[in-house]
Amino acid sequence: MIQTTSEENYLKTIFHHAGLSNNAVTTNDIAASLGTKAASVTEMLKKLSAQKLIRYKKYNGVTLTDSGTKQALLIVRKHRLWEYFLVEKLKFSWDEIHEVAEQLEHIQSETLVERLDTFLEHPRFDPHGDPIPDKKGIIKKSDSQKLIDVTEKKEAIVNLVTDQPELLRYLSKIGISIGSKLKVIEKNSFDQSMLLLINGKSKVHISSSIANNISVQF
Amino acid sequence: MIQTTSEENYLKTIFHHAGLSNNAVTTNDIAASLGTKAASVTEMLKKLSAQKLIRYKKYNGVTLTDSGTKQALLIVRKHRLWEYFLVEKLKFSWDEIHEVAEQLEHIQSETLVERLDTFLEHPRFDPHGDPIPDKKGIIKKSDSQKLIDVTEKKEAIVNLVTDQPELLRYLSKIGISIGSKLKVIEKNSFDQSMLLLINGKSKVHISSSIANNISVQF
DNA sequence: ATATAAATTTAGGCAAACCTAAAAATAATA
DNA sequence: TATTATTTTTAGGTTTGCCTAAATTTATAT
Repeated sequence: MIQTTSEENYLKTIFHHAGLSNNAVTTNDIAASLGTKAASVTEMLKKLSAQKLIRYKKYNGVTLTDSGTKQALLIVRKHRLWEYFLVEKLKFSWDEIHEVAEQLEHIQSETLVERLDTFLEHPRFDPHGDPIPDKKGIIKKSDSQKLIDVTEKKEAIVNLVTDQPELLRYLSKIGISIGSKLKVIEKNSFDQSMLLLINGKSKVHISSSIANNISVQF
Repeated sequence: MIQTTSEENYLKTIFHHAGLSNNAVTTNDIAASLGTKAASVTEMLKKLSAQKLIRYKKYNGVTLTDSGTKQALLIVRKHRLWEYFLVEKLKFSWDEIHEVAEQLEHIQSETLVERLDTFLEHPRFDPHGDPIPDKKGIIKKSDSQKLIDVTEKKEAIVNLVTDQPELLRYLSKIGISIGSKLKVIEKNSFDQSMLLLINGKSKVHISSSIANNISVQF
């Protein structure tokens, strides 16, 4: 079941809007994301529907079918593996990779993806911290990671904090608790300390020993 | 000066047919190589001509302009770098790489090519033994390589042999001399010994110490 | 509940890159 | 040099994916 680049982009966009709970996605949202017009979207939705990749009823938005979800996840897999490659091997910076990965994700070759995955030693998260689906399109349950291992720019939710009263007191003072949303703004490669944005509001600098005692999930 | 994938494929095909001496290439030859029809080729030739990538006069075949040649060489560069990557890093075999490299060569990103080149440590020859143009589109004069460094399946011409009478005697006995055409049939990764086809006729097995004392060019 | 606004779909077009069939130019041969 | 054969070009067509403008459906607000 081979798609054109355009079909793949539509599937991916629908997937990103629908989220894992596969909510219905509107024509306009898709058009806005892809920078196309609603009329073009309607046209493509008919094609995808004919291929049973989406469920489409006029004026009603779309949801992905199982088959469509799987296709989308495989594209996401490719995208994220290539991003990992670009950063880890080619030393691209975080903000240069998207455009290139957008192109690489459309290369058609199962063998290529699997060998790339092997070469990269089966990374589980891309450079943004997003999970990489496996070859069956399965995303491992977002189990937690230590904050210290979280990649720059990634948003995460505090999951668990090592039960040390002193630490807990300190964290609550700076506004971090279970459920707090953290965004890693900067990682200092010298001492592994981090600059965080907490709940989209306050910035805080924490040392590696603290980061090492906080677990987060995505 | 960005091309479509199709334009790039036409340029590359013209380049391959024209060779380094830039002979005129016919409409029919291009059509045959690309698996398209002559009428489609004519159409595309007009486009490329308008961009001054080729010199085109009706019924007269085409030649590449300097600008066209440079574009073509940059595509060839990308193709060969990716082939090298596929074989050396992803462990593709020699015969699986072409189709994938055909896709990868069209990824648009100068940065990507240059970082890939750096990552691969500036390889000078692709897995078929063909030279990789540099970022300016220049192919280094095909200077010689040690036979021992020649990649499997590649044909080469004997250039120079270390001046050791004993070696020379042995080589002449097995039919190798300056100007002999050698094809590397097999390289034994254990002891670096090689199985060679000499002048398209006889097969000979040589040890690494001998291969180390023979220079070849392509 | 009805009028207005917003979202979606339909209808008709355009450009790229392909096609077939016919016409024109060039090449080959009696 | 005619005449045939081959190559190349031109003149319409097709498909994909996009567009605008108009029509239709759904949502919102008085």
